[in-house]
Amino acid sequence: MNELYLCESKQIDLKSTLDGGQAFRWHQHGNGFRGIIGQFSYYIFIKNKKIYISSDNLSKEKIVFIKNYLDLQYDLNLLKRNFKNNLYLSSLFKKYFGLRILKQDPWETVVCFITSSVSNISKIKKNINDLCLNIGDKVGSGYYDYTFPVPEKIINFGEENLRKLGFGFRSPYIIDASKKVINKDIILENLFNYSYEKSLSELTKIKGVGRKVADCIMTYGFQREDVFAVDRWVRRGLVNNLGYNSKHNNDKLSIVARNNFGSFSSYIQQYIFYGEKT
DNA sequence: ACTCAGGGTCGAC
DNA sequence: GTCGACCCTGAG
Repeated sequence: MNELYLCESKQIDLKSTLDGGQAFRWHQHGNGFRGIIGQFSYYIFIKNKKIYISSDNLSKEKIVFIKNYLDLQYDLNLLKRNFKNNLYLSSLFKKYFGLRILKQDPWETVVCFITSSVSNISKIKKNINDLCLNIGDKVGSGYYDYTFPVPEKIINFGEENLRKLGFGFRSPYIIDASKKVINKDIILENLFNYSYEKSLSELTKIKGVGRKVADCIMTYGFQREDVFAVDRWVRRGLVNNLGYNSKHNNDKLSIVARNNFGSFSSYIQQYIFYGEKT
């Protein structure tokens, strides 16, 4: 177990980024967060206004990987400058500066955002962590140190057990997603090369995945920056603070906002979501 | 004990 | 496009 320097603390806000509703397996511990990425557990923390990471066998390659996962190369100041004339967005960027979009595992985001439907962050976290505790592989000494289960494990676990864990009506949807991935009805890796529209039509083949959930999967699992996921919170921000038409449904708002903000869409959506929810 | 709402989507009309 | 149903859980 060794620890290495990542960046200055002002470069990233750990709480809003790791525990603000885009990822569900980071847990506060002391001055930082513990969590699993892939097969390894990490502790990311602040000390003397610097961010460090500790893990087993930290190598240069792992540091490069983590910096990419945290999206540290993204230029938040450019984002801020681009919308300096928009009072609402400016206040969000100032207030929550350091919030970044994580580059998570595609499969994990599929399951997490199916689970997110009409739920809340604390319940999503409970569901997802219960799933990992039950059928993930133990990879560390910490309570939550389990991997995210592959589709085969979830199928084997079954719908009834998902219901017992509290996934409710989302249980058959998660089974359907697992089956479609195993059967190659949908090949997730291919989405990295698809257009937005093509990715959307692929993802919505999965039961329980509509435009909103698909948008979240594309944003957090496929690193797309030109996606504007609209939920009840983002809707409030768009309608109440940016003058969007309240008669539009969320799908329409998503399309309009995406056209307006282009490749800034995902980050703007993230700041609006966090600002409206907080 | 009871109501309400939380990062929606599905199927029927 | 609209509408009720779908599961569960914590808060008031």
